[in-house]
Amino acid sequence: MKEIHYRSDCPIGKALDILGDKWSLLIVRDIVFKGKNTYGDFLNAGEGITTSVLADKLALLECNGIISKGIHPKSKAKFLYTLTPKGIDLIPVLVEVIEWSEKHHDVHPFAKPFVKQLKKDKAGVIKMLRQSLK
Amino acid sequence: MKEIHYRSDCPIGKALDILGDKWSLLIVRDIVFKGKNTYGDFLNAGEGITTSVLADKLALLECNGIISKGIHPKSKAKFLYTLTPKGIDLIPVLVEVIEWSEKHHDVHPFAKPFVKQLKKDKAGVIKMLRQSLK
DNA sequence: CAAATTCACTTGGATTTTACAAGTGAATTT
DNA sequence: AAATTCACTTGTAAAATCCAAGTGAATTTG
Repeated sequence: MKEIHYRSDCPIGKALDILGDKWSLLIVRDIVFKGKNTYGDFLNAGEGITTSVLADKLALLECNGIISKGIHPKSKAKFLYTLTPKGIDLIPVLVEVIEWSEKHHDVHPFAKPFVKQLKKDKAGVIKMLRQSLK
Repeated sequence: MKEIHYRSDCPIGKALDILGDKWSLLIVRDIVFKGKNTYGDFLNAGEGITTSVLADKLALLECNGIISKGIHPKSKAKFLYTLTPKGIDLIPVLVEVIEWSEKHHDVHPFAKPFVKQLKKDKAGVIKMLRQSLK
């Protein structure tokens, strides 16, 4: 198991100790927004995470209580990665990141209607996303 | 100048291309919550960023339009780092990170009343923080 | 039902990022 | 005028990430 050494008591600092890298939040995104949940899913999710980094990040996310690794209903060769309640609670963070990024960068067109819906009913969107993970 | 190569059109991916590391958001936090705004301020902000990494991150944040480097009103030896509108717009992200982290970790006591206030009037808190940066 | 393929990883090594320690020159203070 | 502060730079060691190639168990294929 990996040891986690928190740099400080700061809530933002602790969050970054866990999630402060280029990949961890993308794995969470893949689960929330793309319905991915196996190793192979994440590996082929688009941005090209390498297999060694993926294995490392999955272990870290599990170790920090963001995801949990369970049996796959259809195959013994696979594992099913799902968000824990702590991981599900990251949805509002992701949502704010999306709003920020869409406002300040050129992003994929799919994001536009999503952001529009967010502006209309953010709480509703978050509730729906939560539901979709049950 | 540093080249930014975005991995994808994904808003979350683009945000992580800029902010996906252990330090960048802490610098933003120092400006928003601790009123820091010089190189020396950031260097002694508590978590112990090294001087080479700090120089690198400041350049990157400036290059990505999050902060701007201006003259210091009291000394020619110093520079004043302030948030751009794009950087100020990160406040809601920081706020969600704080709420998440406070819920799921042991954090510094100062965070508790802040989170309480957030639950009561999040929009008001964000507006106040924005004001404080004018 | 044996062989090929899929699947979730590991392993080894190159490259990039971060950490640590010491310097540098301009501006300020003593 | 000398010492100190300030915002960095430079050099190197350690760590994280990238890249390519395996490995063994589970599944699919012929």
